[in-house]
Amino acid sequence: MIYSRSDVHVIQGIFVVPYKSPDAPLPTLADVAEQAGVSTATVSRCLNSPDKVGKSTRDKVMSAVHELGYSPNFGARALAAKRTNTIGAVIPTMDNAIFARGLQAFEEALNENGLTLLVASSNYEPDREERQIRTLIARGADALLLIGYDRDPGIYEFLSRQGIPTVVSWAHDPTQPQASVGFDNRAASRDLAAHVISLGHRNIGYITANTASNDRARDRVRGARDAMEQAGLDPNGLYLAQTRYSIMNGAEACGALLTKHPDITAIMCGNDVLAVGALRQAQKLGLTVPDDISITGFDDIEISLITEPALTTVHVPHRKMGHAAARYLIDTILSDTPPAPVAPLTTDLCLRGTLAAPKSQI
Amino acid sequence: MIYSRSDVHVIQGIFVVPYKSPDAPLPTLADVAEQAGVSTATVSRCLNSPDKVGKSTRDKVMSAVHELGYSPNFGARALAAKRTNTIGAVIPTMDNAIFARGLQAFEEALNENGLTLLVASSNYEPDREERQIRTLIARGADALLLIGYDRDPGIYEFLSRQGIPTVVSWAHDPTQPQASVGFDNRAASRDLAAHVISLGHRNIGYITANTASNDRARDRVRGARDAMEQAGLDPNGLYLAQTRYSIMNGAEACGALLTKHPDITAIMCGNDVLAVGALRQAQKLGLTVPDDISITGFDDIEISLITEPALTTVHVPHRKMGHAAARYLIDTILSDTPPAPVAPLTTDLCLRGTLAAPKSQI
DNA sequence: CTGAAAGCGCTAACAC
DNA sequence: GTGTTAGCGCTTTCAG
Repeated sequence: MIYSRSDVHVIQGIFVVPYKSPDAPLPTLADVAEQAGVSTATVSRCLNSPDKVGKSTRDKVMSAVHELGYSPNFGARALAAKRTNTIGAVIPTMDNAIFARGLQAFEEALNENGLTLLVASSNYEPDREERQIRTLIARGADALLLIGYDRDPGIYEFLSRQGIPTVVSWAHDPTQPQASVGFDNRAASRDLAAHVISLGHRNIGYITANTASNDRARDRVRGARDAMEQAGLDPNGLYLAQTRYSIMNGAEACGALLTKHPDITAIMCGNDVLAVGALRQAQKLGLTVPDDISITGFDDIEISLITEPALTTVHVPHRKMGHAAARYLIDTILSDTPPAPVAPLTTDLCLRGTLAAPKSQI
Repeated sequence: MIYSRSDVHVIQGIFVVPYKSPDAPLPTLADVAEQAGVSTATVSRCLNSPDKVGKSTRDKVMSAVHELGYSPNFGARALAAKRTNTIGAVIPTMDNAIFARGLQAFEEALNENGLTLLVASSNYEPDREERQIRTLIARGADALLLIGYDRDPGIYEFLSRQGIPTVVSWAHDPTQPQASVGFDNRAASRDLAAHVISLGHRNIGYITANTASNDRARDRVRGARDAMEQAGLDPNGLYLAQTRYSIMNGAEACGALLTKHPDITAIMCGNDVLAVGALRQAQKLGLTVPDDISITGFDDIEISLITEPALTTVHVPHRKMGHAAARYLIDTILSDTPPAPVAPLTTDLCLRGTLAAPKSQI
């Protein structure tokens, strides 16, 4: 859409004043009330429960609202109503496709129900996460979405004392009291690892993000170890490399792993971003994937389909999860009885080109 | 509220209090004041301008704050102070690396200055963008970051009447009155296209996102046409395919373009996401890149380095831009004289493996 | 169905 | 330096 200069003067039949006057304060409820010739209480009712107001007064009020371009002041409303129709979410980082898709779905579901999403990021730092949680609460978030379980129990306590419904996502652990909408990272990782082992791999590397205060990363490593153990292998034989989340880090870790353990025939990665880096590095080192070395990821983000070969990974239903998490919080807010626990979402193995049986050793 | 031991679940040796009691209200300023034996005004001063308060009372107050775990109520503060220390941003989508990195930098810079970021997304829909802008203002955003210039002039008008400092980013056009921190999409695209043409390409395809209400996309197409014109070619000879932003869309558009115009030797893409899809599709069709066909992108997001061959693209200094945009808004808020306009940021051609001269026609 | 009035928690004059 | 106090704009009893 291109707007020409002449559009500026009249918009929808209303004259608009060009650039000026820093202080034409926003109209208030009282302004609307005066204009409509009713009390502020009536205007408030019109906006919040229109059915409790007579049709004729409602019409008067609504047209006053439009004429004045009134929009309720959020702070005042929050202060008086102790409710904000806002849901907060603290995610580790925005700069990662892992969270983007699920969060987008979460927001869409909230919007459909008249709720607004407030996002904050912790950069994977527990202290920062706690600050962000408190900030969101002070801002009046009616409920919270958090990623994973790992955090100071004092936070859960604080939240429960404030009566803030909270849901943990991207993870699911039935032994935890905290409500969650997620999936079993450990089991999913175990299944993938079991498949890798069944193909004949015995010397396996694992590239993981920092597992401190990150249950998802930890459970994925554990799952891989579980599979080794179940296959009668020594779970400590899993060669671990810990790094940060980025393609470059994955590449570096892959290089380090292969240098230190040249006998590795498969590298599993804690997520697809790391896996893409590892894949790239392996190919740079002149290895053929999957003939010389197999690579696996986790998450099934869009990038995993475009590598050559395509990445074997675990599909996580991110959008479904975001949607379900929103649904859960909405239900919690609307009814006073807490909704039934949500069953863990299922993940699927995506067997693609980067995984194959190891070349038989000479 | 005191919890008895039996209320508590033990998790990993740590006590956790279960969900309950919706009403243990947060401590207020008055509570802190009472606890510290001072007035609410003093507590307020301690928090907002500590230097205006005696050291001994300050200590008393601060320890009361900590004991009570006090955190100021955002709504009340906004209502009384008419300031929120919050900057709003409306971006087209969170689910796209193009905005993620710059926005992350924007947020970091804001945080360093005690400001909080409030993000909303428009899904590239003008109506939705307008609603989001109004919502952010009603929430008391002190300033706004918007992407690109294209929007109803009434919005700029509204913003200016409210005295809300606004900066446009991801684009720069000196002919527009609106302050911006960005780069010249058209010139950058022209430079890349000029290089493509100089290599000998004459039949060029261009995959773009929807150009309606998206000046960045439009300017990138224009830039390509500019280059053709300057090279003495017919600018309308640029084969255009318009689609949405995703890898898959890029792939489809590439397929369609090649089917319709088999003589194409180079496909330029409006961004790296589309380019990655196009590259993948070209390779799937059995073409060798860049020997059979060249592909270029725009943005230089992380993904562009990991394709094989690596993607030729335009590097956009996203982090620098996010940081500069934050700086601009901070300066605007702090001083009453508007800061000097920010010069457009420079972009760089990244010549990598997906671009080469066309095979000489037989 | 509608109005009057009492706050919600905080800041910012204005006194002292 | 510190206290008093009047709102900020809205919701919500409680009357009528």
